Amino acid sequence: MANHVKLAKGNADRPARKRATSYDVAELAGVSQSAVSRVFQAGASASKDMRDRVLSAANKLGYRPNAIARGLITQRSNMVAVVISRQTNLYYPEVLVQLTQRFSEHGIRVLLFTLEHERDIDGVIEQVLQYQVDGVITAAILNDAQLDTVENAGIPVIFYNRTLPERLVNSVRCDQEEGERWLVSQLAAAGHKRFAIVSGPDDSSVSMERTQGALQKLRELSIADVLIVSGDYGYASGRAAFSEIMQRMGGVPDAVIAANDVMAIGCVDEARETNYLRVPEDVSIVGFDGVGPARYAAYDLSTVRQPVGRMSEAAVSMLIERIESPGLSPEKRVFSGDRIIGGSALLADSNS
Amino acid sequence: MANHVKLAKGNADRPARKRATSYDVAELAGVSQSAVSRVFQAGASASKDMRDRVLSAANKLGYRPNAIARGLITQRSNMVAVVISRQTNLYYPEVLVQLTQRFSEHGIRVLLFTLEHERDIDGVIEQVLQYQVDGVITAAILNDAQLDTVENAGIPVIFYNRTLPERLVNSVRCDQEEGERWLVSQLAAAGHKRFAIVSGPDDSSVSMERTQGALQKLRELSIADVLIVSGDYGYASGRAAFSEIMQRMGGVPDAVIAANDVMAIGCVDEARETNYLRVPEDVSIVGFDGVGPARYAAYDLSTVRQPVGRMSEAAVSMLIERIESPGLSPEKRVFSGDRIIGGSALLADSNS
DNA sequence: CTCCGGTTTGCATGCGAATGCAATACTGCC
DNA sequence: GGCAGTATTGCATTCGCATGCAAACCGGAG
Repeated sequence: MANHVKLAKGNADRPARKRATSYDVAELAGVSQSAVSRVFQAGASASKDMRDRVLSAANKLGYRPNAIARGLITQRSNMVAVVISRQTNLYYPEVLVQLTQRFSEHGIRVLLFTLEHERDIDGVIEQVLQYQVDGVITAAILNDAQLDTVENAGIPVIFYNRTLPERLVNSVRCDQEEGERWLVSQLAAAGHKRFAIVSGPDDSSVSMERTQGALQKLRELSIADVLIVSGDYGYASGRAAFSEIMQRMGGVPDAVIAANDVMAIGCVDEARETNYLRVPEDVSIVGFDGVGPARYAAYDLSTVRQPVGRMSEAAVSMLIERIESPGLSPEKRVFSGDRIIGGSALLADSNS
Repeated sequence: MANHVKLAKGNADRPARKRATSYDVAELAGVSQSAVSRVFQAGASASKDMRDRVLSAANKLGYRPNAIARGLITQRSNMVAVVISRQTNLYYPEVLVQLTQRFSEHGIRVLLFTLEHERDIDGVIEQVLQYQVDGVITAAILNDAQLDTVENAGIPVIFYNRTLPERLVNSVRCDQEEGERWLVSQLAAAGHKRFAIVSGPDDSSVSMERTQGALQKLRELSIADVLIVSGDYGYASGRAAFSEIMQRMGGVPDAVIAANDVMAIGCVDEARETNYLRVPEDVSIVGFDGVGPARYAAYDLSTVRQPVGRMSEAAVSMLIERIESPGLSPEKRVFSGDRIIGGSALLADSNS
């Protein structure tokens, strides 16, 4: 009871008590400010005696080094910016978690910037630069001018699942094209002839790569007549896309290649619920990503899974290397996706 | 071609060219440093002439105010910490996106901290304090000492979907209990008698509240004999849980109440695939959250959706208010979930 | 032409910590 | 005990920007 009253008062009239600084600690411990600073650094020289006195004083005052002030003098904020679109985080929440955790193991914090759409980057660049981050990981494309701006500020950039083919940049990505080519070849080898593709949003370079990869392989196999309808990566758009396919093809396609798993799931549902089709007997459907729901028994998608763990690890280590050695030459790392054979499509290897 | 060579050289031997400061701009523009500072502030006084000269000089040098230095002098970093567990982000990626976007509209950046498990908070608190954030939103529980530490530093804290009943804290949450009580009453009114509950991980307070809410209502309805099995919020654990229920009950339950949608989906799949049961004719299954997959046609869960949009908006505005008026008294905001009647369960209102 | 009120501008200082340099303390060795 | 050599410590300065204060400036009224 007494305790409760105390808390109430404490909260009400304690107006953000001033935080202790290294000078306060120095004074209480009877040493200089530099001494305090040294105690809170890794390889600094300090006698056992001083260390003890300083730490005890710091403890008494609740002192913590001010990372902002430290960043100002050392020219290292120990923060990196992660730029990600809402889309990307919705479909791969894992990416953000992994990046943050891995950076945190290296004493680096993540300043997060989310974009409603990938093209909303403009203002974000300014923000990123103002905050003096040590590096940037972006899952959104920058144009030449934007990239110049960041590079001129001496900040290393890693592109995540994006790349600028015309330019020397660092990037980590999953080989979308290779994955699609595999899916197509498997579908074709299983005897499918009439194909439809459900693409993603126009401003998604990932969707472009996937669609192009699939189309190209289809062309190589002399399957020219392919219907492409577009979606927005969402479930509803997958259902709408399948329905549009049925209508525009005037019948059931042999195989539908969706630009991501969620739309593939939408296609499966629309095929079954609205059109009373069996999957995969009447129509084969494949996706991309290997997200959680792709493995749900009701769908069991054939898909290609992005190796998110290895990709995020690569991105983090590449960025840290470049923060520590600014001169390092650019590198592009491309990971193959994991090929997943599920029950949503008849593939050549289905019985293997 | 020439362009390409230029870029290559530029990248290789330009070692993080020193960033322009307000002094550099001042010199080039022939004004004082304070003048530059004022031009880059909102309500500062500066003549049109000076403003033009400064901006043009700044532009020429690629100058941007250093947010770190600014934070040091103004005692406001314009950064807030968001602390979230991997679990939470996996199941509600939307939360993080919404928080970040809303803060960004107010000129506030998000410093992200992710926890592998909710209990890993300890070290994170230190980090948060070192970075001089202006406020904290946490989707992980703090104990008394940890909360004291943060509050003593004068940093306002908002709990997201967590709360400390014994203490005056700010919180925003969804009424888990109310939601569960509704689900239970609906299930009971539909005539279900044999209930099983699939709980979430032990360290999830949200799961606790949901389980307790359901149990309590069941008890009120004099349904005492309820089997509780535990899961980890994941799909596989939902399947395992259903299988365990079948075994331990020695038959089919009338209704299964899962602590979240993903486990509910796991239960549905296990019921259908392994036990050849019909949902909802043979067994009713309900979840909680209202995540995307809950609406997939194959599942069509009856569930309670968290109003993430309103919750995150509330959290952001509460935090900003408290940053700007440190004395404000604590507030707890509780939102009711949206009741979703799907086809995964026979509910009293199913035909309404 | 002078004086007054208001606006612009510059000067000087401070935010909190890191660090080169010099001063001091300590160590082992002869 | 004295000395070279090393480990500690303090002093003073610096990072980049914001801001109180006073000086300079502007325009209009008298």
